Amino acid sequence: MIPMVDVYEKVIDLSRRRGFVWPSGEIYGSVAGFIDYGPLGAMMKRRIEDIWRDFYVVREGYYEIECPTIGIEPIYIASGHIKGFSDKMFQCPHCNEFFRADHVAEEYSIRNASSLSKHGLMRALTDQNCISCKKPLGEVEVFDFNLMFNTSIGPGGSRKGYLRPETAQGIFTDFGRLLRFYRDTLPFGTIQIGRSYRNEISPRQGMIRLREFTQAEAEIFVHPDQKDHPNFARYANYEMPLWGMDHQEGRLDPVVVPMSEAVESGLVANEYVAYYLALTHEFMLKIGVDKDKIRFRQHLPDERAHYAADCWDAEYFSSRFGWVEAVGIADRTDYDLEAHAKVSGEKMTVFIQYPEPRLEQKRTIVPKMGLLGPRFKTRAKEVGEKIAASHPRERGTYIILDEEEVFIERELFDLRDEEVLVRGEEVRPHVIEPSYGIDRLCYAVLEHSFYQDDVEGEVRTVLRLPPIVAPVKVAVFPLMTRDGLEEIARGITDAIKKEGILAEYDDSGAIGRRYRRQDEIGTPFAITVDYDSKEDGTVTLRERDSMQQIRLPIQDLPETIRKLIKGEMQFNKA
RNA sequence: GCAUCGAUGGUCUAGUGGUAUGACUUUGGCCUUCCAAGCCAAUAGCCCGGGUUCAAUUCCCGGUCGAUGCACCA
Repeated sequence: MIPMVDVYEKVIDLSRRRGFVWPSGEIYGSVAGFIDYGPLGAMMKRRIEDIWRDFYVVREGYYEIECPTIGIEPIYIASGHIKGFSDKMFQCPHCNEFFRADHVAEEYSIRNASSLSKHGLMRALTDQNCISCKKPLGEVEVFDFNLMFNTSIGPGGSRKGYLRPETAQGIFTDFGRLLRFYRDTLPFGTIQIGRSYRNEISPRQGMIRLREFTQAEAEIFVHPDQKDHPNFARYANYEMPLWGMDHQEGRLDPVVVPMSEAVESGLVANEYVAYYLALTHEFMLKIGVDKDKIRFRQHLPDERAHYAADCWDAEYFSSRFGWVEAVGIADRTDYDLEAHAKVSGEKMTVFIQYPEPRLEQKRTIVPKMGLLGPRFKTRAKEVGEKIAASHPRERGTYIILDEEEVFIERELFDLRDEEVLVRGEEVRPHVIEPSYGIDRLCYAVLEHSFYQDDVEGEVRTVLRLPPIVAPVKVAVFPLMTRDGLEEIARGITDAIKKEGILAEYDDSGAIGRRYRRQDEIGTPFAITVDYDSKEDGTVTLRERDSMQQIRLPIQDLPETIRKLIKGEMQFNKA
């Protein structure tokens, strides 16, 4: 093994050279935060997404939907992105530097700076000096900088639109239709893979922080009182490193415990969260993230959203960036559905039938509008509604009118007590949300598969991609470009392609060079046609990682390679 | 966004006020019976804009991108 100076540099260099990833729009000078996936990168990303679909759509049964990347304003008012996703900023008139207004105000010990209005912050800053150039600020303009890209819809531009900052909102706004699709039962889940956009102030970590990125999100709607996953047994004994908040605060290492124990001890809030933690771990291993460089870190109370019952990040270790968050798994409770219910006026609930209808006492308050009208005039309707929602006592009830408590005599309303048969209740589901940053995972896979071996004094660069992730599955070489070896090799290439497996024919340069070329792009297998092939119809099959070769008949190739890629067969047993 | 440093073929690099060195890669040819061999040839470059100058890849200013620190973000 050759010591790695800076793996990041080498991985990025290889990515550019061999067509995995490069900066977007280079001929006009690139802008930070945007990348292009080249021919091999796009294919590798697609494979990773397909494996993800295998886990969530095929195995879990959560169907995929596709929503627009542009959303209208009310969506993001409800989601909180209009408010919570923006920072109040200002620019120093002298040094032109931008600052967060509330942070600077805090520097000057102004209380509650983060809750001050734009105007309030402006006034607070007027008498202060710039924290950078030290000159007096004067009346600076405090403006909102929102991390969402905005646009306008239609020729008049009358409707404001935003590029979505996450794919999740599309699933939430479709809740009603999805619920009917799943025939009004809980639990159900829906997934979406797509682009999201955040106008980061200064993205500077290559593929790690992008302004346009691909998310794969699942929104799983569960009954608030039933957070036991029906298939939890699958992962009950699954073990992986969990770094709970107590351990983080006590500066202790992550613990490795079975998921069942993690739930029982309260480390993980419930089976649903635990299930997707384990599933995520399994998924990350499958796509080629290094097992020894994964941990699951629980959000500390101050970084966790106030509504979240529990939240964990799957992190991987990068030699360049340290621990990188790649997946977030949260129990978001009913926060999102409730928020959309409030703004949209839709119910966003599920009617859950009781096993047996229940006979319940029900008290209805009926205001006597005939008496309220003359007394309260135009306010009568409002008063009536408030009476109906109040809690009457024996002599009457109290309501709040114009911030004053008003007593309403018993004569002004009727009470009807009746027995009703209640067949069920409206329940607002809780949402379990695993959210994957596909680009960050792509980088993890590239960095963790990157190896430089020493082969007889020469450096051999090899991407040890799992065969299912590798863009090209098999390379076919004629040993010599003569005596009909090419024809045999081309025939083999075609036969393998017919199986739907991507094979690449290459007869350029010395055989060793061709092996190296394929090693560098992670092609797991290589077939070489030599002179014996002409005699007995066999070829050599070489495995990328071990560089071992075996001989086998040409007609067995497509089937053997298919099994090797799927992991149904080990190379040394082929 | 600010400060410091940097940017030369696909990659790594030499060098310069008068259009650029070498290596690797790639392509074609020769040679070659399994891990970047050899020979011949070809392709290909001074980040962008402005200024100074007869002339700018070189000097100056601004920008973009990258690295580092701050800020921001997770």
